[in-house]
Amino acid sequence: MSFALIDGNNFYVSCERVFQPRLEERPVVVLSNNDGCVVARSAEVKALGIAMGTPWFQIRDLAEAHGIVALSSNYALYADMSNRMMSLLASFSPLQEVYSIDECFLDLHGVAAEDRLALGARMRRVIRQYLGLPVCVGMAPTKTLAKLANHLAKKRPGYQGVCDWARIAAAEQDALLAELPVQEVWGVGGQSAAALGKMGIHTVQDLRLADPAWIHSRFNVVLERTVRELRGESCIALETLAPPRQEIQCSRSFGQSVTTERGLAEALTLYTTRAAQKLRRQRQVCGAVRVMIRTSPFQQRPPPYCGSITVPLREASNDTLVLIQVALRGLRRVFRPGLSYAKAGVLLVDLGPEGVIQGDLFAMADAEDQAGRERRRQLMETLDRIHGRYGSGSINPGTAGLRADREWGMRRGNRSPAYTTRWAEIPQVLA
DNA sequence: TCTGGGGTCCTAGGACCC
DNA sequence: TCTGGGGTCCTAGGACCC
Repeated sequence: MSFALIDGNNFYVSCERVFQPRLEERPVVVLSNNDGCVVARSAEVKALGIAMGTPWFQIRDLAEAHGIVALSSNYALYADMSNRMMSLLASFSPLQEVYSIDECFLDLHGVAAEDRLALGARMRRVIRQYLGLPVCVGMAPTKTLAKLANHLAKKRPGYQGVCDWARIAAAEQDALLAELPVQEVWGVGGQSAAALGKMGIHTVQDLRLADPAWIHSRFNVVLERTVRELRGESCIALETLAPPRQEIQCSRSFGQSVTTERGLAEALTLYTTRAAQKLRRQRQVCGAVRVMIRTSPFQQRPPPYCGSITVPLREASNDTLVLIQVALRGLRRVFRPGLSYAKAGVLLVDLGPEGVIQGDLFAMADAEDQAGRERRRQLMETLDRIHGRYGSGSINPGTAGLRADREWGMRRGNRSPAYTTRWAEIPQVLA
């Protein structure tokens, strides 16, 4: 068993640099929606000690002092670059798991041990040459160790971007793991790290030496698997085809707070529209809609409010208009007047495949009913085609309100063009 | 003034049943 | 004084990931 993990370096920043070479060697951050938090940092920014997830307003002065370039996130660009990177990497192995927008696992069995480093170096060369993106490669007998090897490949220049765990002598492996805080391991977050620390487990090596059964009893089966994986026992298989989604979410923080039920209804209408589109694209239906609205959790008074409710459907559906109705019914139940809302969201749950719809026991399944259903299906198809052609949001249900009236739209002060996915924004070569 | 979004999995606890 | 036991299903919440 052998896995490779290929992971983009500072992925979003690197994507931006491909099209703006002047950003090379300069400190760059990419911000989340509403220009809220730092979600990607160039090496120069990491060196300044700015942590992932830092709110932008907290470091604005520091950023100015160091000439940090801050970009709004441009997901259309990152997703397109990601797709290109994944198809290039797919050519290196018959089995690939796309794990996130900037990383994938490859199955390496069949590749001779002595050929692996060269293979990793070739992957790096190809991605750099075709896309201009820097990546690092970690290889190991388990996915957890491959993640660790990737971490080493990134942090230690000696590896030149490719680290094959299996080629490291046992004593050196021990020494490396003893230097890494336990939180560096895939699957160990802050909470578990704190709890482990109290039990004297501080480094990855400490965790590796712990008894898996004991870890299971004090924590859970997930952490037990992590321990086994650290010991070289592969417990987490490669998932080459993505399992069907179990829920679909669409939520956003508002550019400025919303106080009216009407404003929330507009936002939820749009979010439901998007979620329903995703649902149909995956040929699924949902059995219930969960609606969530909340005030800012950072505000002291009035105390934060988070209202959410799950509204079941009488009959599973992926019809945008049906789902909007249900979502707005939920909103009516959780809305409290007099509050400043900071965020709203829709979660489609209880998903199942389209076509095996559990009929409504009390509905008359007569011919007229069938015909009505068919007309609605065609309406949704038309809606999807219009969105495909003119962009999502080009046509909306009335409750979405008019764009000009929206008080809650996103702030995105500094977004770069969609260089690779919109004709009008493709870069032009100046002679 | 200003703090992301979209997922998964696991566990605990309550309701309910026999 | 003393109030069963074991199973399933559902939901909410926590932890984690990128």
